[in-house]
Amino acid sequence: MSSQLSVAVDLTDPTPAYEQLRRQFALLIETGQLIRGDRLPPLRQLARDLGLAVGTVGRAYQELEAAGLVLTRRGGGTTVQVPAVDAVATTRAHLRAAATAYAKQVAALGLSQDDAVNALEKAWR
Amino acid sequence: MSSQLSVAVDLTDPTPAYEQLRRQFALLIETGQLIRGDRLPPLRQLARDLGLAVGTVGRAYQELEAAGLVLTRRGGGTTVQVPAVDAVATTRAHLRAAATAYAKQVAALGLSQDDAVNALEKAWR
Amino acid sequence: MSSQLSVAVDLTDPTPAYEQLRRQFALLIETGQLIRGDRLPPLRQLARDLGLAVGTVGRAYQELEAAGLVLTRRGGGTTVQVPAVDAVATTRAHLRAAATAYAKQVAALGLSQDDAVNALEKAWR
Amino acid sequence: MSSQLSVAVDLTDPTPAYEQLRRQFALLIETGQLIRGDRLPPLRQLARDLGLAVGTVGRAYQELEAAGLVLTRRGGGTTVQVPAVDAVATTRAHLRAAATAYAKQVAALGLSQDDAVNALEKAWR
DNA sequence: GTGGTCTAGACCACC
DNA sequence: GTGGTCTAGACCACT
Repeated sequence: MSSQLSVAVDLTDPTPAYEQLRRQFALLIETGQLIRGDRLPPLRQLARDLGLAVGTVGRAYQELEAAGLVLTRRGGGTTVQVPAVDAVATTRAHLRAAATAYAKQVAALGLSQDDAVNALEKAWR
Repeated sequence: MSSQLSVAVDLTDPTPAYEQLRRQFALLIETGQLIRGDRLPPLRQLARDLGLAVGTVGRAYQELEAAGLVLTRRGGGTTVQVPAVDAVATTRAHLRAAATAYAKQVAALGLSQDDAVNALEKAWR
Repeated sequence: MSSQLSVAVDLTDPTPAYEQLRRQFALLIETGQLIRGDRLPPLRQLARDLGLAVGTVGRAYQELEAAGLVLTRRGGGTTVQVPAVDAVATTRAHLRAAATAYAKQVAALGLSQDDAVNALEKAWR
Repeated sequence: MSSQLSVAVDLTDPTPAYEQLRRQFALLIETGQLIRGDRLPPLRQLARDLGLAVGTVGRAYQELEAAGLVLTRRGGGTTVQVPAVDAVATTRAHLRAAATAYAKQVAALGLSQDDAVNALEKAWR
C-alpha cells in the first residue's frame, strides 16, 4: 500500500532528505493542497515507501511541528494544523519566485524570452 | 586584491562549497567565457576572498583538473585547458534543465502550463 | 460532571500521563488526604474529564493497585486500601526532595544560599 | 580528558536527554555564564563524557542553533552566539520561578515558611 | 578533529 | 497502529 501523496526525495540532490520532505509538505500546506485536519502519511509507511529510515522522516515531521504547521499526537498520527494562511497569495508568491529564478537563468545563458517559453513548453510534457 | 571573476558561494545552500565552485567554473569554461590559456584565480587569493579554507577551493580545482577542464602546474597557477566544447549544445542542455525544474515547481503548486507561461512573461520584464 | 479530586495532567510535561496520575493519587493517599475506603473517581469519568484515553487512566490505577495502595473490584469501583502509612515521614521525604531540587536550581544559576533564602521569602507572600 | 562544564543528564528523569542538555546550555548562556565566543564542548567528547550517543548530544546542539543561541560551523566547533540578553534580569526571573515553585510545593504539604527555610538550609550542604 | 546526515533496530507512551 | 527517543556506527564536508 503506497501513500497517496506526491512527495519524493532525490538522493542525488545535496539537500538533506528530511529537508526535502519538510519543504514539500510545507508547500502543500501553505498552498492549501493540504488543509486543517488532513492527515500526513504515517511515519513508518512513508519511510518504507520512500526507502528512508524512520528517523529521517521523523525529523521532517518534527520540524513541521516546530514550525506550527502540523500537530502530532502520540498514537494519533500527524495532522495539518495550519492557522489562517492566504493560500492563494502564497501560491502566487511561490510562482513568482520560481518564474523569476527561471528567467534569470535563461538570461544568464544569453537567451531570449522566446527561448525560455519554447523550452518550457517542451519541458512540460 | 579581489579575484576578477564573479564566483560566489552560498553557505546556506546545502550544496558543498567546493561543488558550487566547481560548477561555476565549469559553466564559465563550457560556455566559452573562460577559454584555453585563461588563468583561474590563485587558490589562496580566492579562498581569502570567499572566506573559505584553502583546501576547500583546492578540492574544486582538483576536480576541475580531474575532469580535464583545467591544468595545474607547480608554480604556474591553474589555466584553462579545454578548448573543444560545443558551447551551443552545453547551453541547450542548461536551458532544458532549467525549464524542467521550473515546470516541476509550477506543477507542484497545482498550476497549469498557462500559469507557468504567464508568470514567466511577467517575470521577464 | 467532573471528578471532585484535584488531579490534573500536563501534556507538555514529558512525564507520561499515567505516571503523573499515579504520583498524584499516591501523594493524596500517603499524606492522608485519601483514607481507607475512600473511592477514586470512576475510570471512565476521570478519563473523560482529563481528555485521556481510558487505558491511560487504567494504567495509573493498575500501578496503584500493584503497589497495594488501592483495591479494584469488578463493578465496585476503586477504593483506597492502605491505612498504614507514616504520613509524617512521607511528608518529610517530599520536603527534602523539593528543597534539594530548589537548591540545585539556584546553584546552577551561580547564586548563593542567601539568594535562595531571600527569593524564597519573597515568593512566600 | 573531561569537559570542563558542569552539565549532566539524569536518565531517571523522563525528560529526554537532549532536552535536558539543551536547557542547561540555554540557562548557562542566558545567565551570562557562557558568553559570546565561548566554545561548547565538542560533540563527541561530551557524548563520551556523558555516556550518550553522539546523535543525542547533536540534537541538543542543533536545537540551540535553531534558537539562535549558538553558531556552529562545520569543522569549526560550536560557539556561543547570543545577541544582547539581560543576563541579570534573566537570572532573577529564573530564581523567582524556582522559588515560587518550591514555596508552592511546601505549602501543598501543609508546612510553614520556617519549614521551607530549614529544609533548604539542610539541602544546601 | 569538528559537525551533519543517515541507517537499522530497539524500546516506550499512547489511541 | 501511531510517534518519540536512543543507540551504534558509517560516511561526508570542512578547518
